[in-house]
Amino acid sequence: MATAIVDGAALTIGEVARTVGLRTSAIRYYEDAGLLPRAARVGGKRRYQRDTIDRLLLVRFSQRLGFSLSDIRRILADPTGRRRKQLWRQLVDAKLGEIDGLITSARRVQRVLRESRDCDCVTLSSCRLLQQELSR
Amino acid sequence: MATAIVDGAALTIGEVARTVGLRTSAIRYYEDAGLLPRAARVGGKRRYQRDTIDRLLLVRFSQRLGFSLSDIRRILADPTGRRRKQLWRQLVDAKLGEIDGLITSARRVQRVLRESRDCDCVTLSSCRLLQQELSR
DNA sequence: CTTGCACTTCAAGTCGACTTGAAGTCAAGT
DNA sequence: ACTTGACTTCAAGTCGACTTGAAGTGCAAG
Repeated sequence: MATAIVDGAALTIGEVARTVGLRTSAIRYYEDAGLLPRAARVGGKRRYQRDTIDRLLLVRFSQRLGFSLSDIRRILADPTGRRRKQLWRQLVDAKLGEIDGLITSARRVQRVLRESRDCDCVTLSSCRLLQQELSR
Repeated sequence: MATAIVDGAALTIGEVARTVGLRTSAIRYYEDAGLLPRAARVGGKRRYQRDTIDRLLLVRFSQRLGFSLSDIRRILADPTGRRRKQLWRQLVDAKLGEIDGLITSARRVQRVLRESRDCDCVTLSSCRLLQQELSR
């Protein structure tokens, strides 16, 4: 039973999709995009092992952390745990800096929004707040 | 000199673009998108009054605050100061809530990133942090 | 008169992460 | 045999805010 070893308990794309909460189209897209290895086919249809589910969950996890699919591909592509971790730290550090910046500018925006909310200018373009803000 | 009254000190699209720091293509796009009224033409070429500069600066200001062009169009389209301010407050409040949410989730992401940075898992998919995070 | 630049219009391209549509195939159930 | 539903492929569409390209026009200086 060579096949039993190879495709034991193999899942269809629909089952995988339901399990991880993705559309089947997204999973096919990930295959095209190189985030998943080309799936084995049985009668032309994709069959997946359980580890694909982990991989997809890892993809979603990383996405939630703000990584692009191409970042994620780089991480997944790296075979060795050592270099992979190195790469991961590098990406994480960059992302942390990015988020710091995002939060900082979001807070600035909040301040301006709160002031502008109750600004008493007659027209927006004659607003002193606006004049002030625009000169930065 | 009837024209002197109408187009006194009128600016070309290039001058306006340099003044506000936009590409001419963006200004044409804004006209198409209804953010600017159709500009007067002299010999087929657009001519602008100074107030267009204010309007464009207002557009950029609002963009910096996170508003989409269609939000901005709504604000600019509203003729009366009263309703306009009402609309502005409404949009500002919505945006403030949005940003609150953004900052909150950004901070959550930061926490996870910091933990994951020094996570000692051998493979990412066997990471306890990941397992924990995925169950949410 | 010609060069050259800034301008014109309109259509199409860009980016990322998918989704949608059309046309066809596979396998299970009735 | 037929239907149903899940699957297949490939191309094209989506969103927002523009940019780019091609082909042509207006006008001032040399």
